[in-house]
Amino acid sequence: MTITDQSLDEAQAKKHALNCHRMKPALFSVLCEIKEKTGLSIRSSQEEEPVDPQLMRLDNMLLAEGVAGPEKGGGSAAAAAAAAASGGGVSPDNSIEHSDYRSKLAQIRHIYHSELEKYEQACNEFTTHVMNLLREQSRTRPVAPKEMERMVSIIHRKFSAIQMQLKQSTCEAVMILRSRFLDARRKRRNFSKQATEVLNEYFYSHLSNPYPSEEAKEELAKKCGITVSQVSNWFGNKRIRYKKNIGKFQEEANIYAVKTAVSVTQGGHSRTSSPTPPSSAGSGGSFNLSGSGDMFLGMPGLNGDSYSASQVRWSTSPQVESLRHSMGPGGYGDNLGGGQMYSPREMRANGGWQEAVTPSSVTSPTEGPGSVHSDTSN
DNA sequence: GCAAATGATTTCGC
DNA sequence: GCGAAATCATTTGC
Repeated sequence: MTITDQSLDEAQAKKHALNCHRMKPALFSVLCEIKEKTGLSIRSSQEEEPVDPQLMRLDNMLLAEGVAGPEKGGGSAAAAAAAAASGGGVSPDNSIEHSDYRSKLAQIRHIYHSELEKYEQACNEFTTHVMNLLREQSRTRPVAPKEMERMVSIIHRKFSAIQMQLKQSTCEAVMILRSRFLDARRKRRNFSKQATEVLNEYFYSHLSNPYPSEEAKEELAKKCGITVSQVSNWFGNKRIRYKKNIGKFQEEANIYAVKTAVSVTQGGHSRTSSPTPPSSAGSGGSFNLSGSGDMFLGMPGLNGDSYSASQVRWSTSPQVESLRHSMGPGGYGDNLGGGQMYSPREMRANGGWQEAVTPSSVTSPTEGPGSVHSDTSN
């Protein structure tokens, strides 16, 4: 078919005639109705999807971190989390690190919002453009309002997918920032000498039962400028490490034993008044005079005992038992070279804790010095 | 730079 | 929920 100027003119004339036909609006609306009733209506109902749960999670997280939502002073929630994670904010450089964290978070927030704004702008521009196109097309073909809505929703969905990527990468950035700044492991600081001393004093003066009560922990925490959970951690680590290598801690134990003995003989209270464990009620608030019976004696043990393995009978774990046996006859006393620095008084003096204190486990004169004979259940 | 020390976390059993 | 044990990650001392 050849298209000539004449045929084009004819076509234009016919189109114009059709557009101007009095029946045109009515026919057009009928066409639109049919179109709407067929495929479009079905599709539009199918496209109504529930809110993406992942998107909700991302939104919630960004809100919680102070990245999304209203400005919270650079993420005060996160700063609070930082303070909690760092153990009560004892460290003097905490505030510096927190401000560093806040500024980094503010950067992320800024980038996130500017990118979000760009996306929204681009989305609006594109939507307007498509709407204009559709309006233009609606002159020549039936374009139902629903079709337009559908188009808009498709565009929005595409852009929200991009937004989700942005939110995802923002969340990742926040996570990295958190792990770098707030991870307590990374933030580990050794306790002060004084704090370690206070803890050690308590530990060695309660060697037969180094399990401070909640009140004792609180008081120790206050004294050391650390949190209660840090005190718990410290005692947990100490117990384990002490049991694993008693020989290594012998010297330390002796030092604290001497300290304790000196403070006792000098008339009373230890240099650092200490929390009173429940078992030592009425002891005058001192480790040394506690009724727990953990006091070290700066002299050879009673009955000629060296420091007995019974001192470390906190548990009946296989490892500990095997350790005890591996020490062989003479036990820990060997490390003292005969000069026993301290000897546990009667472990049962504190009312007996755990099943560990069995008659055979307590050093018996009949078993010889330093006997580590104990419950050989395993 | 390396090993030891040390505080924190994780896993598991009770 | 607590404690033991193992492990991780960092600090410290050489």
